[in-house]
Amino acid sequence: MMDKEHRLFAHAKKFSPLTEEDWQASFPFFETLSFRKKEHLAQGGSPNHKIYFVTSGCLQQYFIDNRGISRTVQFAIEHWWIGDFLTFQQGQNSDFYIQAVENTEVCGISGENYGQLLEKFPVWEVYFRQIYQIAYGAALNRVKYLYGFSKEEIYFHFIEQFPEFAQRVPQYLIASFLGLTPEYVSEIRKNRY
Amino acid sequence: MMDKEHRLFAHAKKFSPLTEEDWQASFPFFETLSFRKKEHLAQGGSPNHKIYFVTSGCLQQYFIDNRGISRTVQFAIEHWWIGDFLTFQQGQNSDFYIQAVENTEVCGISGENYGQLLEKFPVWEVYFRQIYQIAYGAALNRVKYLYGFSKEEIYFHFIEQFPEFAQRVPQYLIASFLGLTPEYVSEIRKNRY
DNA sequence: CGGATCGTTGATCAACTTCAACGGTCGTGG
DNA sequence: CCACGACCGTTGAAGTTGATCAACGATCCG
Repeated sequence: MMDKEHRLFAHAKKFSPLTEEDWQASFPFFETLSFRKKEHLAQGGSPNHKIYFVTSGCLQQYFIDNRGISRTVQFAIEHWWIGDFLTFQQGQNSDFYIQAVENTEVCGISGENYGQLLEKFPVWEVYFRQIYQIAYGAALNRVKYLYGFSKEEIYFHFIEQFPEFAQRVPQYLIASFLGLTPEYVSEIRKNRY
Repeated sequence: MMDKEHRLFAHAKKFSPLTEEDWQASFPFFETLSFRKKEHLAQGGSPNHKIYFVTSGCLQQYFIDNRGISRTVQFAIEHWWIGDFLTFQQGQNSDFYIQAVENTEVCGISGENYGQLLEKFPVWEVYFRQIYQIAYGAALNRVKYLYGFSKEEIYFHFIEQFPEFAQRVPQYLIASFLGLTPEYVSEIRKNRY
């Protein structure tokens, strides 16, 4: 089915004792999807009943605030999961949009398949437990930076910690992710260099 | 061992098929601890090698920002887990302090015991996977409010969504959690009522 | 009673936003 | 291959939110 080992399989093996047979049997629960830059994987205001693992490319998750401004809450590049983890299984509406920042290939799974997969192959529980544990820990760390630093410090800290993003993601999206205006980013960059 | 069903057992049963026998065998991996108001469970700058489930009372997790101000990143009341989930298993240093807001009783587990517990009783994987999945989803939702709303809106939204906290937690800690100053909270409350 | 703790008030001030306009670049269609 | 327009970053002026600082009051608890 695959010449090269699938990226999700490689990732899952790093966190759990997933065997080749498990993987083969698990694979049909996922679907491979491709999106062109700017295309949407999910719309705010409707159920987002899938979560996605990025195999190549880059996605952003955003919402529209009460003044109509779009606000990025999360990026995902290779090996990252993205989605509305609170609602995708129950089918409630989600406020989040998911959009391709670059041409992107993902491995998606529906809430239903996700439930069945975990039931039939508990080894996936081990994997997802760790993914979420790390993601949650990282989210609290993010709050740490949001609160403890000035916007200027937040920006440069981000650029230094994730230089890769500065290359791949347009400046205005980074601004949106960090909660500042593109104009202000311009200004502090000018001061710095 | 217990007259009444343990709160952690009750909670775990809601999320996983944990049996009475599993629970009895799992119990020794945890330890029950009591803390008086203002007492610390963990110190920033050193390894926080435990995570805690609150059985009664209230805890806060905070760090000291680069100007010396303490910033609350998370509260935990009954049925909530708290800790530094990124580092507690590896024993790295953590920046976070954990302190009792009220007299509090917790069920703690060390990184080591946690690893063994999950290995011996995989049913706990199911439980923690869901706890973290929810916590991570909620963390992204929190970012949504931080970015999309003014500080005044953030404050009143929080008070309305968690009126219980407004009762139990002093105002300056809520301010710290929401990223605003106690003085500003005073001001917007004055305007409102 | 006395001190620590927490909330309040008002004046000043800085960080950051908003708005409007311009310029450069890239991709697409003619 | 050029030209046009969309898209993105930049600039600067004016405006606002919310922080800072210092002082005072109230309340709780030993």
